Amino acid sequence: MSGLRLFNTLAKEKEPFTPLSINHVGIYACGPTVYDRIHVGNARPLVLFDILVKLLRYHYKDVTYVRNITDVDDKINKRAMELGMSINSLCETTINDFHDDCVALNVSSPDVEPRATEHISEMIEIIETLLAREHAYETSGHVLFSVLTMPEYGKLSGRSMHEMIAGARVDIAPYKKDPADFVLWKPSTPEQPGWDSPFGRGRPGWHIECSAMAKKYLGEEFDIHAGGLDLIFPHHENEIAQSCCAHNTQYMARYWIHNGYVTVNGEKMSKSAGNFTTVSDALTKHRGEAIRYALMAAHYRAPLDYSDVQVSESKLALDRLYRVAGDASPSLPPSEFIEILDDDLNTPKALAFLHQKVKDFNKGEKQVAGEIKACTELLGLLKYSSKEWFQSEAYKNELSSLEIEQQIEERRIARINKDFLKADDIRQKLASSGIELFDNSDGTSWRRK
RNA sequence: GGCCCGGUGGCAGAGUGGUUAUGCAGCGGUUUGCAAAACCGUGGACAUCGGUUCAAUUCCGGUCCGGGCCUCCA
Repeated sequence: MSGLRLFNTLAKEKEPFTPLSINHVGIYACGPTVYDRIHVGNARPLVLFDILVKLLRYHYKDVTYVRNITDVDDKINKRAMELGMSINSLCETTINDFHDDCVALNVSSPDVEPRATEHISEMIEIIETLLAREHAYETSGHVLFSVLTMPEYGKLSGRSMHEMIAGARVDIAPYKKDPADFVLWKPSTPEQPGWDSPFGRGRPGWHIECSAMAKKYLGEEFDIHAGGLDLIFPHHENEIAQSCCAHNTQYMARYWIHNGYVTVNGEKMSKSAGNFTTVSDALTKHRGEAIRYALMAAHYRAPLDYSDVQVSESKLALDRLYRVAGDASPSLPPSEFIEILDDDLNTPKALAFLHQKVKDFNKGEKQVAGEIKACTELLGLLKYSSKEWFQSEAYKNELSSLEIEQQIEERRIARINKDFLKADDIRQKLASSGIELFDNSDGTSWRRK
C-alpha cells in the first residue's frame, strides 16, 4: 500500500493509485523514435518517469518499467536517405547517443527496452485479431482501424467523433471509410523497410508497436502508461482503441500519466519549430545533474521554460545540497518527503523541503544530512561525492588539480608570512580561471565554478 | 472553427478560504587578514472586473493576455 495519488488523464483528476496486483506494478513509457538526438523537451519525461519509477520501487517490491525504442518510422527512412546511411546504422548510432544522454542525466535503464522491429510478428497478430473481430479492414494494401466500431473512442483525449470530423484540417485519404480511421499496416515499396505479412509486404503504422510491446511485457491490462502531453491524441487514444478492441478489455492501462511541455520563451520546444536544444548541446554548457534538477524544478504537468539561466540557478541550488549532504551516508527519507512526492509527484515542493532541511543542518541538526542524501537518491540527484562535484574538470583548457594545489601551497606560505598582497593575487588569478578558494580552520579548499 | 490549460514578488516556481513556500538576485548586520560559506534581520506577489463568504491570491462567472491539441511530435 502507498499513499500515492496520480493525476489520471482518463479521469482528468488526481486518483489514489492502486495497482492491479498487490506487489507488482507495470509501467510503460513511450520512448524515442531514433532518427536524431533527443532534445531537452524529450528529456523531461525520461527524468520525470525515472523519478516516478524510483518512487514506485520505494513503495512496491516488484516494478516492471518498459520503455520502448521506435526504430521503424518514416522519419527514420527519410533521415537515413538524407545522410546516405543505412537505416540500421542510423538507428544504432542514435540509440547509442540516446543511452549516453540518459547516463549524463542519471536516468536509469528501464527493465525492458523493446524495439519495434523485433516485435513485428506480435503486431501482425494483433492486426489479425482486429480484422477477425471486424474492428479493422483492408483497403488499397492498407489495414485500417475502424474507429466507428469503438463507441468509447475519444475518451482519453476528451473529444467526440463529431468534433474531430468538424475540426479536421488534414486531407483525408480517399480509401478511409471514416476520416478518423488510422493505419495499422501500410504497404512498403521495395526500397522501404518491410516485412511479409498476411496483408502483403509492408510496415506497421505508428501506434500498433506500443500495443504489441505493452501486451508482451506487461499484459493486456496493466497499471500505468506514461508519455508527453502531445501523445494523448492521436497516439495514446489509438493505442487504447487497438488494445482494448483486440483484447476485449475495458482498459489498456488503468492510469495514464502525461507530462507538460518544455518551452522556450513560452513556446513549445519542438523539432519542427526549430527552437530546440539537444541534450548533448546543453551538456557542453551545463552539468547533466544541473539539467536534471532544472527538469524537476517545475511540476511535471506544468510547462517548464528552458533557459541557461534556469539551469545555472539549478546548479547553484545543487551546490547548496552538495555542501551539506554530498558525502553523507543515506539514512531514510522522512515520511513528509514521501508524502510530498506521493501527491502527484510534487518535485518542486520536494526540492523546497530539502532546502529547508539544509537550513536545519546549518543551524546544527547535523543528522539531517543523511536524510537529505536519502531523499536525493529517490530524485536521482547527488550522484557524486562533494569532491567530484566541485572539482571535476568539466571543461577543457582548465587548470589541472595539481596546478591549482601548487598555487594554494604558494598562497599558504605567503599567508604565513603575512604577504597578503601575494595571497590575494593568487586568489585573483585562480578566480579568473574559474577557481574559487575557501579558507577554513583546517586549510584551504577549492572548487571549480 | 472545435476542445483544453495557464496568468503568483526582480527572475524561476510551490501552495493555501484567514498563518514564513523554496532557490537565485537585493538591502542591513554578525563572522572573515581578504574572499566564500553560514547565521540574524529586511523589502517585495497573487492579470483584471464582478459574485459567493465574517473573510478570497485561493471558490464561481465575465474580460484581457499567453500557451497547447485537433497533422509528425516527449
